[in-house]
Amino acid sequence: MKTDISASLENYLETIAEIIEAKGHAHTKDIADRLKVKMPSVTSALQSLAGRGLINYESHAPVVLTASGAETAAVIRNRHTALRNFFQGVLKLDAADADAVACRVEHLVDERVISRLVALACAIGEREDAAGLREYLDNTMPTICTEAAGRMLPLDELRDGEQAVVLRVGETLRGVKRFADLGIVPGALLEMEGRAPLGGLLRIKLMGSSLSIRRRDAAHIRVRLTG
Amino acid sequence: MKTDISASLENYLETIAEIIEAKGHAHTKDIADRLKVKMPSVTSALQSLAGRGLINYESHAPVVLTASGAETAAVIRNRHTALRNFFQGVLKLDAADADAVACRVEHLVDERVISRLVALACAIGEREDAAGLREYLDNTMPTICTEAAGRMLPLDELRDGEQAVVLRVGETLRGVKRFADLGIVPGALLEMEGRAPLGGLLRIKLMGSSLSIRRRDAAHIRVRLTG
DNA sequence: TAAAATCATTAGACAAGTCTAATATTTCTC
DNA sequence: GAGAAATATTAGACTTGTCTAATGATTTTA
Repeated sequence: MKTDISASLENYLETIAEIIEAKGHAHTKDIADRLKVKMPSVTSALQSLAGRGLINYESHAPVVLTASGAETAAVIRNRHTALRNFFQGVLKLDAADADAVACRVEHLVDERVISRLVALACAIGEREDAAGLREYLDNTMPTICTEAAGRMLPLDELRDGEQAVVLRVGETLRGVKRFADLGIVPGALLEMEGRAPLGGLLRIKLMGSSLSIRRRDAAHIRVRLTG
Repeated sequence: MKTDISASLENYLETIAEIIEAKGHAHTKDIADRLKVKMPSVTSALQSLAGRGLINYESHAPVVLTASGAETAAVIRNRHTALRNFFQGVLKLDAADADAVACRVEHLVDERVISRLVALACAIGEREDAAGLREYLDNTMPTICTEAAGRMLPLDELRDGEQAVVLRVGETLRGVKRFADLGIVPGALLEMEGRAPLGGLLRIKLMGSSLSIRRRDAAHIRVRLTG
């Protein structure tokens, strides 16, 4: 799974995922237009991605993402979104600029930086007083995603009784805030209490109290196992 | 002066400037060791930099930065420092990581983003209440370094009576805070009142009141002319 | 359904940036 | 100052990612 992939190929993969999502299928020309390159460049990128098992590709047939490709694309798009939200929501760049900068930077920063930027955006949006914000940054940032850290997984995959630290929450500033209202912010410690038999709701313990959360929402919360 | 330079060459130039500053002269081997590349790579980079007029280079002689090269290096190092401070001071990465991330990102972000990150770091460090911080971000960020903007220049080059917006302040969080105590933060409007004949002090007007500042310090404050 | 238009791929050139191996230069040491 | 060691450069290969020009495939249209 150590798909070590260049910035350029990351960009192709991300674009392909976006086009497929928008139109159902990605053609060479669409990709070329979107990335402002010529078609032969796309063809050779596709061959390269296929060689790495990230897409299924046959001549003249539409591109399909493999499972691994879809996963990689999701990670990249998550980084992109988090960065764009930061540049737009916090640094107040306009949408186009924020997107452009995110697109350049997304291939060079790791999950740790992303988590912390999200945490920062969230904290700035939520904190009552700036002294508290500073203290929050001092205390929380160092605990988010330390070193190699345990594997990251979505909250809904946590098993009963397991404890975890919240790493990343949602994909939009709006989503982040919604979760923050429940106390689910990057850095928070929580424990899975159990799940309803028919799958709709999860019950988690957070700072002493219990709360329920929809499984579908929980899938957007990334946590790391502790202890 | 449109020295359009690749990320790789920017890195070489930056490293050369650092080595010269630290040891007085930069040898091929020092550069190679620092950048973890082999010596022939350095040689060809040097030839390339020389071709662009950024360094003076003759075989087997120590590298010397040209005026234009020194200026470019200073810009890059300023970006690097600002980013490192942000990653370390705000996101609380450890020093080595902050430096590494800064080194990757510094070639991809423009002055606007840098200004805003500095402004953010400064604001987080100084604001009394978080509501005020949000308001500050809303009001200030959009005014910093809009679009192509006028030329940026150091505060000490402002002529009497000229007005300007502060873009970037100092190079360290410490420096930023010192200036912030005087009200000199990115986004602030100021006017040059005059300078002492023998050069030591500058007098500037800021938010109604006057204050004096050492010319040497003023050189570390970047402003953009308004109106 | 045949010609035209569009789309896609192959072939081959080119630039940037790295490397290894070989050669040249400078510096150190006795 | 001559040989050894360290440093620097050249030559040439290789990779990645782009391009143009030419060819092949598919779709549209008359």
